[in-house]
Amino acid sequence: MSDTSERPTDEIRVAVSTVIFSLRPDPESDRLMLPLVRRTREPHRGMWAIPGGWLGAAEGLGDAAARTLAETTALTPSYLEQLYTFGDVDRSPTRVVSVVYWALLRSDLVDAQRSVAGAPENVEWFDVDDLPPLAFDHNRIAEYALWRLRNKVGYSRIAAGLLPDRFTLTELREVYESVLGRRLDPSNFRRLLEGSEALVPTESFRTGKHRPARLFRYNAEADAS
Amino acid sequence: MSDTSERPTDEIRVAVSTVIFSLRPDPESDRLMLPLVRRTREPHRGMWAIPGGWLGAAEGLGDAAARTLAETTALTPSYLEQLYTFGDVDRSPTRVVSVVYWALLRSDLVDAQRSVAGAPENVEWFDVDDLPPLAFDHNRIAEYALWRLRNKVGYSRIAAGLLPDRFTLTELREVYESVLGRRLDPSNFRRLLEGSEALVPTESFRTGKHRPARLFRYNAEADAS
DNA sequence: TCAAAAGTGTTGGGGATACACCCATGT
DNA sequence: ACATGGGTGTATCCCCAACACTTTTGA
Repeated sequence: MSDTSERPTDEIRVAVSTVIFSLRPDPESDRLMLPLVRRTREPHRGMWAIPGGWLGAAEGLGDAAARTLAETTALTPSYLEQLYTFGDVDRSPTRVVSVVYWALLRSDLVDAQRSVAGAPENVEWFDVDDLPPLAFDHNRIAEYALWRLRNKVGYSRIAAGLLPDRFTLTELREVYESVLGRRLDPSNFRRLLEGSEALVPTESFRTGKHRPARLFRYNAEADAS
Repeated sequence: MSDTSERPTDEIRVAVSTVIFSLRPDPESDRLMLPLVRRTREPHRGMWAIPGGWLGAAEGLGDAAARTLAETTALTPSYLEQLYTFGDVDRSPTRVVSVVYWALLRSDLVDAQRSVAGAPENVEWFDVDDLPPLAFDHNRIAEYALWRLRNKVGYSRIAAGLLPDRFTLTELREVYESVLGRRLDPSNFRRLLEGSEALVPTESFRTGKHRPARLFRYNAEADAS
């Protein structure tokens, strides 16, 4: 009976938050990280929290997610998907229903953005496996988002959303290894992804210390998850 | 920054709806059906809609879903899970964010409830493959719920939630066939489910026209989906 | 004894893993 | 030439679909 005005719900406010994943360089292999914002108000002032904001009256849910993402990182995501809606009565002092999205950012864009020094204050990147205590129920939310990412990486090809436009199979494999936290066989990995429609070979090669490696593009169209 | 009072969202209301599935008897095989309610107010007065209502200020999301389910069917579900949150700006004349759940009902309880004549007015069951035009974006929602059910039935054992407490493997297989819309091999089906922890054999047998069939119970604990 | 459903056994194909091996390049 | 990562070939295992077959009951 939605939209029948019997019991309005003025006391309930709707927030949209986004768990943003990206790969950040590391001496060893790249690490999967996410940006958090430090709260400047009560409740939980001073604690780290997942970026988010109030849903605008004339704004779609996905739009709101993209907006908070842009406010946090000044970037647009290569992947954005609704995660879950959290609405426990006691998850905040006042009643807040949080529609949570999760997103992937291309690592090259993040690096570029950081070096331009346009990075907003109060934003810091954390290793997903080493998060501080977060405000509200945000630890639980982050865990769930991570679980979903790892899950989805298993059966779809979205991990390419963490890489630049063109990449070698080894680079992509290392992304999978970072996300999944385990080693993958290079030859089997190759066959798996060459078979899938989601990857398009280009005529370019990455030249390095050794035999040049073919570059691939990600074909979002064919990725029917 | 949830819960920071900068831009309140009083114009936005939160509704909770539930797509309820159950098997209903049919001359041929049982059919997968869902209950709809006829709207008694504008907008879309007179059209069929997915059962739902406003989120109460002191009520969790899942609680609200169970409540609207009970108001519609006077029953408690054997399975209840959040589906998705719909919040397009134009999905309703006023701004409504709908948190949608989906549920399974044991067919025997539905039958019992119906015959007690406690069935609410304005509620009618429809075949999932033959739904009328629904209010708002509810056709889209119902389709998505059906897709999710069919998907989930493929890799988990929840379909048992549509059956009474004890059932034969053939009965369970027929549920899968109704939901998936295709025939399954009896012997392979048996092996598959006997192997899974989710099914517990009992010492009872269903006696009928032919060789008695062992009854099984569903073990929700072991169903780690 | 026959029909029909319950239940068991056997086989073969496809995908995933493990791993041996060749190829191309910079030094 | 050789070290190193790029890339190919192949054997094996396991899951699952297909289907032949046996068992148990009611009529």
